Amino acid sequence: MPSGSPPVIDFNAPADEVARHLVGVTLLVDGVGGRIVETEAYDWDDPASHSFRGPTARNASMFGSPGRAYVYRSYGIHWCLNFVCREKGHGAAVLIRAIEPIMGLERMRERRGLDEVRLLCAGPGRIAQALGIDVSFNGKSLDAPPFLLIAPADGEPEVVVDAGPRIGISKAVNMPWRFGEKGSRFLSKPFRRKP
DNA sequence: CTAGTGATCCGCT
DNA sequence: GCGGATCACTAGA
Repeated sequence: MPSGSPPVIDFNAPADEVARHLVGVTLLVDGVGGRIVETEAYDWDDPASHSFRGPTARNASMFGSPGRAYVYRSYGIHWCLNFVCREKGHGAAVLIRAIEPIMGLERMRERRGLDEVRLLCAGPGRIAQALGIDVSFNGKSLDAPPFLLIAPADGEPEVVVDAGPRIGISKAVNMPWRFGEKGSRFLSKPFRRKP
């Protein structure tokens, strides 16, 4: 292996591939966070993606370099964190939907005003609140502080990933671009049994 | 467990 | 004006 640590994940890949590989990766923001257990892919030719109709002021970072954050306001109330992927010009990203809280539990509890660990990061808006994410993080590189991504440790059992339809959208509702760790109790919503 | 509802802002048509 | 990549809460099965 060359000097330095290998990249945790290659963001220069199709969004659904990145989304699948992110499950099991640890995300920390200023040392607070845990294992990503649920993601959704929004690809460049995807009618449900914010990037579908081309670049605008809001989605500009989706058209920037891969490996950066795209943060947007949802329903006028919440912030949602995405990881930009693929090459410039296309506009694709992965929405981080749920995290298994591991580091900085007390900090997350304070921010969320809630004790129950299961609900600290079970949903994109909840994650942003628990990790202190807001629009000022938009466009920041995921390779540098305050962000830290950590690949699953060698020898750790491989994560079994479920896939299913995405949540809360009205276009391309049947595309199975939601991914999650099978059986995790920290998901924003369970995956249905047998299709 | 699922289903329904109001809150609350801003980007886009 | 409209309608969200949501959440907290309530009611009911």
